[in-house]
Amino acid sequence: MSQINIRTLAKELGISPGTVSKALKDSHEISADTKERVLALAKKLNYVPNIYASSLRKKRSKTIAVVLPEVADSFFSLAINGIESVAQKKGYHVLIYLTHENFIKEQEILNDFKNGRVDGVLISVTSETKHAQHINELQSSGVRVVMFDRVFENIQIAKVGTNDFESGLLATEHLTACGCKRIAYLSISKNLSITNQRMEGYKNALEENNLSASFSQILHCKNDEAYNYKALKKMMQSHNRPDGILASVEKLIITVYTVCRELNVRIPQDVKVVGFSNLASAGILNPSVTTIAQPAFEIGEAAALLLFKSLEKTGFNLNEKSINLPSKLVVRDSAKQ
Amino acid sequence: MSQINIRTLAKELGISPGTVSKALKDSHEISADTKERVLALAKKLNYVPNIYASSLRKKRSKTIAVVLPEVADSFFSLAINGIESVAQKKGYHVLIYLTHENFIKEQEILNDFKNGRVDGVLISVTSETKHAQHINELQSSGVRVVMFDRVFENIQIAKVGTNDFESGLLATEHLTACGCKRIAYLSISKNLSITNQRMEGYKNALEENNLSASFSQILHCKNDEAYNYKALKKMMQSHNRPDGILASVEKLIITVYTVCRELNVRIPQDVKVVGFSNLASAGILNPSVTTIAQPAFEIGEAAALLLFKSLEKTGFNLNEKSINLPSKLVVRDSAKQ
DNA sequence: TTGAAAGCGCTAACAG
DNA sequence: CTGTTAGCGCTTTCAA
Repeated sequence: MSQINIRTLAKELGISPGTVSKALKDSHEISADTKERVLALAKKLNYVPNIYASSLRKKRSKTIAVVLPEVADSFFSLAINGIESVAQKKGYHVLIYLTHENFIKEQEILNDFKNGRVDGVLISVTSETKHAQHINELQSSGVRVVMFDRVFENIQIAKVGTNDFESGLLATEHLTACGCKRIAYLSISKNLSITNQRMEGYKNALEENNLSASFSQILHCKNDEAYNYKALKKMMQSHNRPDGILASVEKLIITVYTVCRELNVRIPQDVKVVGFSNLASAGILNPSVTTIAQPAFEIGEAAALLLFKSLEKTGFNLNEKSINLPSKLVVRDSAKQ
Repeated sequence: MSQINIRTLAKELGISPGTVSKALKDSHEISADTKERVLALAKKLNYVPNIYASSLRKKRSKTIAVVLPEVADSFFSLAINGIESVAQKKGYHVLIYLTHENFIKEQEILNDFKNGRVDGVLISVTSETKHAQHINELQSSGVRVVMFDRVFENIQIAKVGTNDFESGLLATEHLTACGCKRIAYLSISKNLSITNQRMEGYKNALEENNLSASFSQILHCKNDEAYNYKALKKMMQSHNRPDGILASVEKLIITVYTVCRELNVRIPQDVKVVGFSNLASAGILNPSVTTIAQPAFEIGEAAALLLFKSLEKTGFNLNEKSINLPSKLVVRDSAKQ
């Protein structure tokens, strides 16, 4: 209950607290002998530094925040994994915050970081987020920020993402190669650059293949499963039912499969499906699903590395950095030639 | 960059820092008028308190740690969700740590909490963890601890879990009711009470049904997919191949499905499968998988609520609390009558 | 109802 | 190489 602090160690050893402090950080101005004695006692008494005291003093907390829309999604789970593994190696601590796609909440969360709680932030914005003002404000208060996955384009902030345009293009080309003529794109937000990029890739592929846009459909889904379910069902019952579907985020795949099963629309015979996903179960779905698999772990890892580098190197121009890690198409039964 | 602090506010208003501090926490000894002026200015200047200073002073950080074996698993993702939602409501912050089933790491992580970094800890131990010494030590340094999911029995620590014994029993009875005679149980650790409890339920069900234990098999899996894959494959190729499988954790389901597919062992015709799982995709697997679904979100939520109650009520005897939230059997195609 | 002052534990500048 | 000291920003007695 009564914690060991630097003063305890100092008294016990008959030296000053300042010396102990320096010895503990292996300062060059302390003799090897003293260091040894300090370290030995610290270990013996299991001294654990009070990080609130040192953070207050140093104005550095060795803590970062990860701000995410949700966590029950393979992409984000894997990304957290990547982030945490780097943080653990570098001695950083990771605070986690979920916005549940709520922009107000995102603003409040970031605002709370303005007085030193964290040294840096890794963020994937909500589907409601339309601008970066809150992020810029945070940066001007001295906190480093790296966006990952759901990033903003045309803005000077460090970003780590994947090749969304090419992936959308590739996925759609795959569907056309499988013979699809009426391909639907399921979007998740009109604000998010990632789904828009994927959509642009999709549109490009349609044009390339001279597929009339009038036969294609873009379904704007929401953060509301019941709504998506209904909208999708309606689409699949329409006179001009798509024969190909590209789902821009993981959770929509489950909706697609569920709706198709209920309507007795067969995958892949009646409709072929490709989804952006990192589902571990992708291969054992009924049928197994063709996916665009993102390097989720690596994206988290790269974002964290970038952040730590900027935190540890002076004169590192974080805002100019941008990393792009390619996704890849994994062909399975739901859409194959 | 230059932060607003209590002194800034005090100067601006021509009052003392102490008064500002009290006004900000709505202390009864401050006049309504002063409070109003303080709050107004704080809002105007977007004052954010420095939590390192207040934590140092109060020896309370309003921060908890969640220590988990992994996160790429639906159970833990959902549990985090539950924890985070309660924390956000109560104004607590959540640090996350992954042990990757490594006991040494678990010890190191807990050790770091001994000097005030967190007020409380929610932990689900590694599959290697055999005793609670590190947890007890943490408690004696004044940190509150609640175990969830992977808990210890026979030890005075707050626990939140599910009815593992009954679930194992129920799942196995379901398999026997489906006609299985040679049922295999896939365990994940010999140390974890949860898989052992599930196994006891399994054994009980075998006895009840006079199924000779000699025909049943218990396969001890490891934290090593390649190993599990091989071991399972061997089992499924043996002369006495099981006609029923109970997988004690989520990720093993994927291994089972993969192996069966490769060996052309048909589910459910040749072998029926039940798995403990919260996979969102359970219903659209090939075939859809019968599961024991745990109330993962609720378990996280309950664990967090318990922790916060103990942190906020004095004289709350945390260590005597124990909450049990029932899981339920969801029958799907991989094992049904 | 407000102010003054001490101090949480640590670090860093400076002195010795 | 070691010690002394001031102070990070906040809370909390105690005095006014």
